[in-house]
Amino acid sequence: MKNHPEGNELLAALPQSSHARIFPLLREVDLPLGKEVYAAGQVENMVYFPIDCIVSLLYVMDDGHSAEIAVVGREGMMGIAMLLGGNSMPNCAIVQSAGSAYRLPSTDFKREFDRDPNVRMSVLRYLQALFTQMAQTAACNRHHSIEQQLCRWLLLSLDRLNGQELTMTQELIANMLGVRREGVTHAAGRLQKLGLIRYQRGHITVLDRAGLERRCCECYQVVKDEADRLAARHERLFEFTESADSAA
Amino acid sequence: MKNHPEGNELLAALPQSSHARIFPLLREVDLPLGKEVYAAGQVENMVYFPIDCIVSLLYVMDDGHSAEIAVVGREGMMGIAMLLGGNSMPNCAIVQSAGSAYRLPSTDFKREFDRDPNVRMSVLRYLQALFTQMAQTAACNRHHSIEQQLCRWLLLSLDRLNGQELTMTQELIANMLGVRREGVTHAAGRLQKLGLIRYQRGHITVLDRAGLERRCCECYQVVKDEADRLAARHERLFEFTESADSAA
DNA sequence: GGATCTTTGTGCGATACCGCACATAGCCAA
DNA sequence: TTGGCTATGTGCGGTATCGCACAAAGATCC
Repeated sequence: MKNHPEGNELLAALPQSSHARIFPLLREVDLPLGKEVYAAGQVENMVYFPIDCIVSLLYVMDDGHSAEIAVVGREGMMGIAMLLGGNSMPNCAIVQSAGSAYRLPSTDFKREFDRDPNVRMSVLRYLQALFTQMAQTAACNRHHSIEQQLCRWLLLSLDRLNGQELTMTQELIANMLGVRREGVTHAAGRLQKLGLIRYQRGHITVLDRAGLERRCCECYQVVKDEADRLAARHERLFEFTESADSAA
Repeated sequence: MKNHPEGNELLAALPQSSHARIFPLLREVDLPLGKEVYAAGQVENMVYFPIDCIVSLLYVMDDGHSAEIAVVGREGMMGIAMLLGGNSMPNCAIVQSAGSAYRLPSTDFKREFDRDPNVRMSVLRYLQALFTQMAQTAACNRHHSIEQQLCRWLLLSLDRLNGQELTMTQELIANMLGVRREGVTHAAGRLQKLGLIRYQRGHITVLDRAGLERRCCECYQVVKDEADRLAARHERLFEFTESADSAA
């Protein structure tokens, strides 16, 4: 059912009719590593649909400590708050793996979101997956070791990439997980000794994905299963509504 | 702008026209302390609008450890997942303070949600507040001491109640915060010594609210401010759309 | 090739929290 | 009153993580 095999999965899964109105408005932009797509509290006016980049939603506290709230890749979108009636983002969004994304003015997308039930259904379904991810992240933050969290994080990132390698310093990972850099060094060292990953100055290669999954906490599977479940249901639904687009 | 001074704020803030279709469907139910309104993973078919109870959304892990994801009171609703295209809740929901709630079949409310832009706007706005709360909870879990989290938790609960007293054992609070009961005992003892609260076998009386706020982390204010901001904007919007209800 | 910067590795004391065991105290019911 | 239950208080050793300081190893640039 993918109308657009390339590109963002959320957009690609839309039926033709919805597609036709939204696609002309899209512009492809490059998102370099480390770019702050949204700053916390700033008024923003664009929504983004990642194509091959990964972006982390990060909460930064007064004392400078941070915590990752969720990860967004080609399966989703950024700027949800603008659809929900805010005009600013509560968290900041940082590019974690460089790549490109479609973007369009949030008011344009909000209009389609309001008028087109198919667009709405897609976005709401993604919202549900996002909720699941956030809840799991919160619980994982609370209860699991740095090593387990690192495994989860690597796996979630890997799912959103094509290859087996990510470009990412331990310092950045530490920021995402909200732990010390040394803690990441330690955990990564152990995974490396076990032959699960190879780490070399900002480049991580996953050697044994199944091993990572075994060493990981349950959190990864929960998030992945929910995302898969919603995506599958998504495609099934559109098989029947393809011609029944009832946009105002 | 409150059409229903009593009851749930999310419903009360709806314009008359939306109200008229939804209110006849509501039934008031009692929610006793400790009741599990939703079980994780179960298929559910009701949504709830708390009137004077407080319900915690809780994530319980395989090993039995738990973490609170969010708190819902008369400002919001439960069962969001059913509007977002799931038919089950990913987390469980536990009544933390007994009281009553309106409820109606989720399919009925989903129908109104889909057809009535005013209902939709209200719910989405609440979703935004919920996102903020979840993000803050995740970060707070990661970085703040038990004592700070306890302060936050007490304040959030207090905001959703009328009096200054909550009925709640330390054991339950520990479950919500995802920490040991002894940790809560310790923190509560200190707050008591400082004269901020009084604790007596399952009854907490807040003696010095301002003191709690001072001792708390920033997390409380952030959540509260966002909720207030959205609520205020909410009421303003309906001043203009009261007569422009464009439900299909 | 050498200086410099960034990234990663390591060690050490401090601390917050955990897990457990057990003591105390308020509440209730026989 | 007595006994039993539940809720709270306390102590102790273990552990994960923190914060800091500094060393080592790649990378980069002149």
